[in-house]
Amino acid sequence: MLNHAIFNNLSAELRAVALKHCQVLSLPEGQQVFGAGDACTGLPLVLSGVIKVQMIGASGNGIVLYRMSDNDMCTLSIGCLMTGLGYRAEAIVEQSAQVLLVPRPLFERMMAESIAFRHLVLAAYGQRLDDLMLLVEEVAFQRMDQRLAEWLASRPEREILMTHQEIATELGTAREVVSRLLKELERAGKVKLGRGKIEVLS
Amino acid sequence: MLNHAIFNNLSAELRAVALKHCQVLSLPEGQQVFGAGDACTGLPLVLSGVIKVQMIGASGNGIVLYRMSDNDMCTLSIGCLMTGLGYRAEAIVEQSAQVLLVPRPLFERMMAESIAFRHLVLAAYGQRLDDLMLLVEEVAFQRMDQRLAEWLASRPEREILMTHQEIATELGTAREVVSRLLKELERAGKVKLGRGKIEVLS
DNA sequence: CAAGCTCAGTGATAAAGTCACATAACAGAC
DNA sequence: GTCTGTTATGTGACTTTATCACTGAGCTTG
Repeated sequence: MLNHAIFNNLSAELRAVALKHCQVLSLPEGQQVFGAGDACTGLPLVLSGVIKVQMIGASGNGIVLYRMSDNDMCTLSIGCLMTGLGYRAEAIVEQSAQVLLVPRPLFERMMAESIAFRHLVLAAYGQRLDDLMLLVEEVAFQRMDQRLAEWLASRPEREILMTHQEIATELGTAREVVSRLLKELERAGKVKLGRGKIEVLS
Repeated sequence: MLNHAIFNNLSAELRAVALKHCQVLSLPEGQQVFGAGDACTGLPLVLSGVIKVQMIGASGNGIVLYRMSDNDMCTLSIGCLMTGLGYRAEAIVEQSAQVLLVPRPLFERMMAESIAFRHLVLAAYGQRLDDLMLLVEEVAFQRMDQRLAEWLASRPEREILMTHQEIATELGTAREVVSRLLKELERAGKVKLGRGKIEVLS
């Protein structure tokens, strides 16, 4: 159960307390972990799977902010936990995940007693800040055709099974823009398009 | 010297250590605190003044990410301090500032021994994450005319003494865009423009 | 196979970004 | 003062991106 990196470096006592007070959640793909405005019930540590965090704008368009996978933690929750305010974004399970929910008192205690835990928290925060700064730069200054090309190149699969709408949310743009850019790539012979799938050729 | 909120809640011992190991910097307006790629020498706690953090994109256009003022701290530095990597953004003094530079060993000790310090660090991180998420949403989904209008409205002064280029960096757009939008506002009778200044009428 | 749904394609138009260059306002030097 | 160099702003032309409105194509389910 406690197979998160953090528990390798925890005292036996803390580990025992954690076992007693933490709750393990098994979340199926597609499940919403939390939505915008929700209150926070504890700090989620991701044991396995992939969870994406995204915002939905007023226009209905959305953008993926970052992803969490094994040994990661949800820094967004720390803020909500400390301030009592609701989440500003929503989290969706992308690959079925196991999540350990650490209640606030235990979080405080682990922060006080474990240097490894403190380092993990700071590392997670630093990573998120970095992710978001990179994202701001991309959204503000990079061209869409290049961002799409880079996104396609970053995928390991040859056949990407996603709708244009999903890709648009990935990049924070409109579906039509993705459709048009993909069509151009198809005309240029770089991809082959099908309903709900993109075959990367080059 | 130690007139940062954090020192009100620190043990006498830690305070003494801080006095011994911290360095106070007096930074004049316009001074660069750190630039992109610079290494981090310690955690800056802002005692007074205002410091802005911004990124400059490849095209030369920039965007202001957030600001720090008294009792704030530079969370960006924590990441650099822990990983040893260089800064991704740059920081510029906007109003002459006093900054206390906490060396890494002391930072670690304060994190271990002071719950108040831990809370301050988490609060600062939470705030920054929030700032950046809001910024991503604005940049990705809001119209420029509205963002400019809101920015103008958020200013307390009637006479804003800034160039169009500076405002463009504030919003993460191009100078021409700001010039044109301001000209429209002038034609609509909302502002009066001069060289290096904008008089807000409505 | 027909109805209903989701997904993709596309024209028209508006907003924003880019490039190139013209003016305009100011700051010193003389 | 006037001349000159520098910085700031204005604007046309064009490209890219976003938005709106609608069409049609491909699944799926009765």
